[in-house]
Amino acid sequence: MVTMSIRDVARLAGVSVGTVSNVLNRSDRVSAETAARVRSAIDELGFVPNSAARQLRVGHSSTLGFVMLDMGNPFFAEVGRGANDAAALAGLSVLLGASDQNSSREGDYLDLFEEQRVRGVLISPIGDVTPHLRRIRERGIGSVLVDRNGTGTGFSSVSVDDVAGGYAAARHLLDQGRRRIAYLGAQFEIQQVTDRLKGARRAIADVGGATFEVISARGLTVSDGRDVGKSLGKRAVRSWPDAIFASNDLLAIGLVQALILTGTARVPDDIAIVGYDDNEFASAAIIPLTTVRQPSRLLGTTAVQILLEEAADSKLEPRNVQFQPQLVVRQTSMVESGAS
Amino acid sequence: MVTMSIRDVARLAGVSVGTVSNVLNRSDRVSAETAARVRSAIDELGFVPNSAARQLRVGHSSTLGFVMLDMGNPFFAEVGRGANDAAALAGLSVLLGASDQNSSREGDYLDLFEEQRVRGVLISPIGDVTPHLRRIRERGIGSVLVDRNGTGTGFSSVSVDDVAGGYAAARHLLDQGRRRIAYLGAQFEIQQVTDRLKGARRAIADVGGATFEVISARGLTVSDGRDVGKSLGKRAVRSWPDAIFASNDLLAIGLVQALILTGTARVPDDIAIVGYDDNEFASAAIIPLTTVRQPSRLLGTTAVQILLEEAADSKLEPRNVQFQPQLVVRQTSMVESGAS
DNA sequence: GAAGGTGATTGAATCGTTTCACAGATTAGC
DNA sequence: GCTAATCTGTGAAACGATTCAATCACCTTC
Repeated sequence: MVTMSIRDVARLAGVSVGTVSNVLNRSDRVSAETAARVRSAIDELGFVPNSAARQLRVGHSSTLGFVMLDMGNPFFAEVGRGANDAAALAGLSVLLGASDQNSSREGDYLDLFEEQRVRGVLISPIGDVTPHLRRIRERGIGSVLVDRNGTGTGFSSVSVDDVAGGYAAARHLLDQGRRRIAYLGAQFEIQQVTDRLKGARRAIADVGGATFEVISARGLTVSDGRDVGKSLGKRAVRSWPDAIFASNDLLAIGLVQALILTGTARVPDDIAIVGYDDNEFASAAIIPLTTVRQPSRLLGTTAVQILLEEAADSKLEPRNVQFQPQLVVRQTSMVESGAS
Repeated sequence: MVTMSIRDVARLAGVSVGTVSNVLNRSDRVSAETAARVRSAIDELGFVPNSAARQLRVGHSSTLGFVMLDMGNPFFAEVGRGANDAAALAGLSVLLGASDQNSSREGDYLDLFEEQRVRGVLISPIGDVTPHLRRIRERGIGSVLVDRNGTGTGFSSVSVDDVAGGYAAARHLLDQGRRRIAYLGAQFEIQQVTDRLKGARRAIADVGGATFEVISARGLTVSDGRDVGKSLGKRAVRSWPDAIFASNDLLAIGLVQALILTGTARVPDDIAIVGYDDNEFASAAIIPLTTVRQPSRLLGTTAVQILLEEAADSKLEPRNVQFQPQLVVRQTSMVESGAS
């Protein structure tokens, strides 16, 4: 590995290393002609600064870490994009890690980020705020919870009001006249999953006269939803729910697909379905999916902004920004009135 | 920022810094009792090694960089997962950057990775192998092209035979009796897009007697596909193709959706559709999508393996691994015989 | 009991930057 | 023409790990 150092540049340009460094970082303190000479030496040697050395000296890196729950989920991909954009604006880059809902991987990534002395970490935590996370914060590394309300935890957070989203989804089903509601979830240790459930329960209680059940899927993917759809077919028809609120779009899409393709039930006639996220595929599903939209990109940019503000002034109180989700009604929940 | 160094640990444990380092890295060279003492000091102080310092000393980091074309695309998400898995096995982590089909961002990430002295870079390049990439490689940083055949470029690569995939897709449409074939693509500077086109052209030539046209979309997303579907509705019906091969699933899904929902055309009766990728949503689309499946995860793991092998033995010839894609026939291309 | 061997530990040099106190040279002010 | 102020540029001291030759302590062996 051929490696040029600032020293080589200095020698070639006939200046001291300090000057080269100044050209790189505080170009106002150096005369125009020396700067030019140094720059041409840099080009000639193909010098690229070693960020490890800089980092060692200044004490922290110029990256942010983001531990995301699931990188295959378009919702998080979009959050990541937002974070990236905001970070780039501040000259930072984002180191991405996918915990894939596995808490030991979550911990591994936090360790990694800590070793790298990242400028701050964004995390969509799997469950509770772990001791791991607390330690990172005590160390002085700013952290913002993403897609998770951190009120009371002492952490700043950027989230969407999942209880309200769950309420809106269930309420909509009830308003459509459905009375045997089911909530389809998985991995109930994930806060969002239980918050949406909580909202749904609240709506049921408010309206009254409806039954409610919780169905567990194995995971939160399309294929898990498909499995649930298939197994539903094996239950006695009269025990079926007449509406299912799924904790994300992927599950809902899989569910709808299984119901339709196996001819188990008509959607929405027999069973109405509502998803959550409004990802790119919700509107393109077998039957366009009624769902709850979240401002995903905004979540990412806001999280980074908060992180940077806190890094600039460490005495700031934690902020918990909560966005409101928006119900998007499409065809999986609307029986067309007027049609036969 | 409270920062403990190896020095603090050494003092507390009553040993030298060298010994602490040995405990961390070559634990066989240190007696069991000292090791224990050192470890408890580490715990007590909450010491976490500074990877910048290590990196500076050893000369390279323990991360790989991956510049991916589009992180919202589930295909790449899956490739990334594979890469992550393989890297984790070797004790490395992956720094992800999304070029989002923007070549200046691609360059920025390469710069960043170079400054970070990553152990190697994976890249799904937008277009040609850029000078940028060549420079990185001259510097001795291994690089593997992902989802791009690098034969003749001097770079190792891991790809899927897109020409064969394009051929299979078009051939399938022809075998179904379609004779007015269209290829729907966008961003033709992307190699995959043109390779699939090339394969399709070849199939048309082989079979003969069919017309062929190329339709351009704005981009490669679901909504771009939707736009094409809408504008197709404005063309004279007799000028329509009777089959469209889209350069990825997202486009195909959007296209199908627009055709169906606006009632423009029946799929597959009027127009048959084939996509590419077989992503999680293809089988869950409005009408399950005929598509070409790629071994995405395998692509990621193989790329990392090659990278590591090359890093271990720098005199290795570049290897260009090419996987074969697989046509997956679903309903967007099959008129059910026997039905009315 | 001297020589040699083995295993554990030490401490200084090193990696490539940034930073800062300082030195020369030039300009300005009076 | 002298002092002060302003610009440029210098060079050495960090930053926190790893590494390696050197040292030390303790056994064997003859």
